[in-house]
Amino acid sequence: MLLQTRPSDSVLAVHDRLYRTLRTQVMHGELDPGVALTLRGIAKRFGVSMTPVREALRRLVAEGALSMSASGRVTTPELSNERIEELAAIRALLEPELASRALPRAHFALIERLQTINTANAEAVAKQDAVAYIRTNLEFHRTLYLRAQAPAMLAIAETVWLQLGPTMRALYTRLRRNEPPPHHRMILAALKAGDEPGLRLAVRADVTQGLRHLAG
Amino acid sequence: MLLQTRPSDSVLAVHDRLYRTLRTQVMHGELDPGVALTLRGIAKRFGVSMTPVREALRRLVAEGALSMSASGRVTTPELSNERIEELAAIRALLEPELASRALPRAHFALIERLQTINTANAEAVAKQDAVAYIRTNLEFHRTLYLRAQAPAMLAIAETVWLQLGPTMRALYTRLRRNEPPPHHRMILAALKAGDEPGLRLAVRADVTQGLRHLAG
DNA sequence: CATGCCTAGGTGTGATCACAAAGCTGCGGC
DNA sequence: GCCGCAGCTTTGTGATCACACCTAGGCATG
Repeated sequence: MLLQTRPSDSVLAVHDRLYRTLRTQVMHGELDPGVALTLRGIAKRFGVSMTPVREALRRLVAEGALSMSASGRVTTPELSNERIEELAAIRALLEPELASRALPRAHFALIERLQTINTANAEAVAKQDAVAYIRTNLEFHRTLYLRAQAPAMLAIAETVWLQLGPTMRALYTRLRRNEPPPHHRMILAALKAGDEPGLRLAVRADVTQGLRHLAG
Repeated sequence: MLLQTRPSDSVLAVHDRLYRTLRTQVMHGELDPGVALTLRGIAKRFGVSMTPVREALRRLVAEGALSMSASGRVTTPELSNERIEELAAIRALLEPELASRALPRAHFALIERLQTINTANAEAVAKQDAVAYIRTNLEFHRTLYLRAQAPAMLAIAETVWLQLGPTMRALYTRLRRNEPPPHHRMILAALKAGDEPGLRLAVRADVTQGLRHLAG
């Protein structure tokens, strides 16, 4: 009825706002696997029409954040064990490379920020807050990888995180962790020492651990 | 006006048909870099309304096949040299792994099919047909990687091919090739010999070659 | 009591329209 | 001659609607 379209308005189009909101929810594990999302339901929830909702969902489906049945129903993905292991293998391939590329540019300020994030991560563990745990964990990795100056590679890694989002929630609430990820300290140590092979190993161990023994 | 929506109709919804058509065109290098695509233009070209076109384009943008300006204009991407090198590095990381996983399942029938594809590739070279060259080249790789039983990894590799599509066209028409890619024979030889390290090397060399010295 | 039909609600899809912003053309002023 | 601005055109965005399909649930029939 009234205004729409505001490319210069701060930054966001409606479909883009929806996309970012839903993407964050999926990646941080705020949604369980197998949850159905309907166009009209989301449209009503955000007070918009179906059109921008469709675009946001289509975009998320394209990235693998959501899955779509043959009839067009959109749900959060329920991954098979094979798929989870494959995604873990992709992380094990990409993320050591990203870390290695970030290493030469990892100065003290960065390591300090990583330690701060790691502290917040430990707090999330203490509070048994799965979503905060996943969020701070991913933030730790993204903050490091941003230094790699490899946007396409980072984007692919984030896509993988997206696909794992709902599963991570189910996983981390199942095997209630009582301690922060041990490999983060190894990563920090390797960064300080400038130890490239050690860094690759630590990152690989970190992203693999937890996803390896799932026994769905 | 009349019927729409046909989930059971053979297979395709309109937006899906558009998506596949455009995706193929981009991946095979049928479009030059920097070409603008308008919603109404494509809608008219395919005789449909803007709605399904928007979904198809949004999907392709999400996969990096097309890029979108701040104002929402959609064009084929013009990649910087840094971006091209990064994408080549991703290929060099992913594809040897895919080949390695395919190796144990690469029986004679597969190798024979690869040789057939390679012959078609050589014909494309002889005809100076850039699109056919790119198509058969990608088909060679995809046929091999399909045996890896790693759909997520293959999907990522295809996304990278997509992003390189328009650039590949510009590249291969520039440095007019007069012989088929030399490493394909090495890949076939390594497959026959069951030589895993040799296969990794050959694949890495194949995907890197050509993209390395671009000097845009 | 079981089984089949059939109606009603819900869902995705595609067309159409109103609107605002961006791009473009050409005219005028400096 | 060059710059700038006004107006028109083009373009993307979002809302709304009609329609086909799918799913349940109830009712009648065997």
